[in-house]
Amino acid sequence: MPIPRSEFLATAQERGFIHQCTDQEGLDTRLSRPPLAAYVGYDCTADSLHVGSLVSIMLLRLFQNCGHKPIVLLGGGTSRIGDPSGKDKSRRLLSASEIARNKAGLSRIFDKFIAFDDSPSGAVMADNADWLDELLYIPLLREVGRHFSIGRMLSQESVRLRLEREEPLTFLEFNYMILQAYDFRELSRRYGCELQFGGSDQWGNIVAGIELARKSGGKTLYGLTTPLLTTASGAKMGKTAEGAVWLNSERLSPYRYWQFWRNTEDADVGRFLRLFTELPMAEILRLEGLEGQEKNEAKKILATEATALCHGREAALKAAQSARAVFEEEGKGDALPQIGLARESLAQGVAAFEIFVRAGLASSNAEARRLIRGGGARVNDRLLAGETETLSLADLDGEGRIKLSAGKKRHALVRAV
RNA sequence: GGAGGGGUUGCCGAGCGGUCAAAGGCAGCAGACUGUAAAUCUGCCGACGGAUGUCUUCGUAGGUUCGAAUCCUACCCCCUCCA
Repeated sequence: MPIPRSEFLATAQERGFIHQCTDQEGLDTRLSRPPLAAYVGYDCTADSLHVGSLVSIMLLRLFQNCGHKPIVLLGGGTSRIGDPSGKDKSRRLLSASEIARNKAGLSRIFDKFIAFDDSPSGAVMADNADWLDELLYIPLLREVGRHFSIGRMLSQESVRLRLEREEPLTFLEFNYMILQAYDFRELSRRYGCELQFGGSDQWGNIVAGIELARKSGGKTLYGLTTPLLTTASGAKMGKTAEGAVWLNSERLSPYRYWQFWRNTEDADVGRFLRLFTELPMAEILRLEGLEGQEKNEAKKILATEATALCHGREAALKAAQSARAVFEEEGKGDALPQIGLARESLAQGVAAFEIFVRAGLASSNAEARRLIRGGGARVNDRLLAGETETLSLADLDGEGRIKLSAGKKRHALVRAV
């Protein structure tokens, strides 16, 4: 692939954002006349996003930095259906109030990554409920349905896989593609949007939109997909012991977010630096060239840079500092997750496993006890001998804290209150 | 509407009257080795304040049995074919 002339495509390509593009030449040419508007659609199925969505968010950010206009489309309408892509099972339908709450949560996250304002490249947030909710069936069939071939839709990977696995696929979900295509065309009409980004699993849906626009008005739209994020060892990215890697601090503290990136596999460091930081390429090349133990330096930089984008530089540095205290100095970083425990109950003695549960290091007493039995639980860096041990005031350090550790990586502080 | 197949612990998937909290795999957690990496090996992997104990779980509700995930009945849901 030749090096694109436009800053956006050249950078996107260099940094590994591009998986497929419907017409890279044409898009490249179009990009030389900024601003262009591009959108990414997000489901409203939760009140936060996790790192799986981060690739597309970073791509929107890059797009804006190159002088173009990002559009964030919240699927207030389509969230009530559920995209069959990549799922074996139907998703449950969400109520209107759930969707409204989720939308509010999501917009707080986007605020951190892209600028919403009135400038030519200012980002816009749209909700497809604004047009999908009022669609009428018969007019839709006549005007849009005629452009869709069933054979074509059936051969769509997302649909085909579901059918091959003999999993249910309702007509409701089958229509997702049509609505996403409709969204693209509608955004092109309302905002002059000419480009859609999405994960590689969105390719079919994106192409459907491009074709709909062409068939129903001759407009030329473009699509660009990003690679699906997996770790080098093939696992889906974005899981930790505590669950998904969320982007909002209420669900996942900056410290844990930092830790997530710090634990990147060696083989992923370069790729992640490109995608999730804005370090210059020269610096990235230097960092990914580090060998063996030195790679840890690169991971720390990755963690701090990625955390700074999501939670601010200050929080990132604090997380880095805490990590240093905990892992390199056997200390007790302030950014560790903390819980309070009443002094009186501690005076009477509290079962260690119970405290591990309260600190979020185990999800049930039984799990905590297994952890202790298996020799993975520490209190103030001292291995717990038996699962029946209790903790008391004597375990508090000079500052009234107890450090709990589950394994070598997960730590928490208990504070007597 | 008819005929057949199926719904099992996070997922996949065995079990088909007791020995079943339920094989195996994946995921996850911990230990060893390391570099807070990967790979590998080992252990754990429903819940319960300590347990040759109790409780909850095999689509839902009943029933038969000393005893059911396993048998019967009804219902719900899914798949395939026919109409």
